[in-house]
Amino acid sequence: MEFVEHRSRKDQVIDKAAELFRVNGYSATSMRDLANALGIEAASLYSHIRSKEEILQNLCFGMAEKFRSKLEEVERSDVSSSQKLRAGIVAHIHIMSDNLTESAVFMNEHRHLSQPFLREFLLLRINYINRFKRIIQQGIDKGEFIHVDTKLAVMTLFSSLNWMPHWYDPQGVIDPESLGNQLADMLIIGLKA
Amino acid sequence: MEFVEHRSRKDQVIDKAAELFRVNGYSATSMRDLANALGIEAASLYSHIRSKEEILQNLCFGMAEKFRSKLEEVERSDVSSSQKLRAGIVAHIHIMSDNLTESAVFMNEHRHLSQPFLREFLLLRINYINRFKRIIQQGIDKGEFIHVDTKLAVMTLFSSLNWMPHWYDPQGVIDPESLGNQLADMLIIGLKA
DNA sequence: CCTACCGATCGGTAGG
DNA sequence: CCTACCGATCGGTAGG
Repeated sequence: MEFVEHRSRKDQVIDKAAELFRVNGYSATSMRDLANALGIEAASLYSHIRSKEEILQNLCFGMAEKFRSKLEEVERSDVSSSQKLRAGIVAHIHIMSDNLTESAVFMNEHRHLSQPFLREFLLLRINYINRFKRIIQQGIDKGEFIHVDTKLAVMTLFSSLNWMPHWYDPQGVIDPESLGNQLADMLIIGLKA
Repeated sequence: MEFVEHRSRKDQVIDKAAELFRVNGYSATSMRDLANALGIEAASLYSHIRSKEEILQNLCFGMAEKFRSKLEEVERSDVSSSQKLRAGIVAHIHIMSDNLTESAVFMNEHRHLSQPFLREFLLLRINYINRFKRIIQQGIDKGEFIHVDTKLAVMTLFSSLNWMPHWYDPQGVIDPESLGNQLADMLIIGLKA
């Protein structure tokens, strides 16, 4: 929203923390590790953030909001269930590939949130999953999809999406759009010739 | 292999550690937490295990070996690619549901292994993934499967399998056999009516 | 399996 | 953003 790209020092701290959390995990990353990676003293971090966990909260809820708002857009579109499922998958992968490090933290480290943040986070996540589940259920009701177990279907989809930060290379040949479409194809039409 | 079910104290320590590692993560679980859960003093743990990491090594490599040996059996069978893929999936889910806690640790905590163990573990994992990849590739070569991206296909499968410890309830209505077959169906024939 | 203890490191604060 | 420092906790050892 600004003409000058201005990343606040707080954002820089959070970004660097995300990198370390991703590689070593939240608990195994110390504030001294983080300070060191930024070239400052550990105590200086606290002029930018209130606590170690505040960083994790920023990362987890920031990503949750990105995923949620995009999926809401998709839901509002008036298309077939296949198209809606496809659009939801593509949207998710787009956000993920734009924020690979944060996505990995979002997926793997949220359990280190304390209460009531953990509870809130899990509610957001179950809500997100249920939105996809509803899309699949609608497809079944309309006869567009076969009568699969929606829980298994949505968990298969969700785990595929969650695992992507582990192997997807945004510098590689395949763009988020194609990857999303290929995943959608595989889920919708299967492997069978 | 014994008539009397005899769980060594070491195994009890490892099992209890697996529970704590699963819930709180390896780094966030202290040896005092573990000792407390067993009703002994932290120092007493070291009569059974050499170090905290030795516990993790036992868990990770123990599970890796279970998965590997079962998949090798499946590979030796002379059946179609669909059937082989299906059998591999069912075998994986069987092992997982028999060792849910250990599977979760195997999946989420292996990164806390130090070198050279981490490297060795990752080699075992890539080998396991490649075995599934080969089954899919053979199916494509024989015209049994359509020409999908094998990397995407195998990653989708692998992430589904890995994520199961998060939601699969072995006390629930669906047994490992059925779950495996349903997942195989979904991947092979898709959702499309 | 215990008591007693080690040096290292943790997240964070006070005060500038 | 720094120096100086806090109490708590870490994985692990010595010696029984």
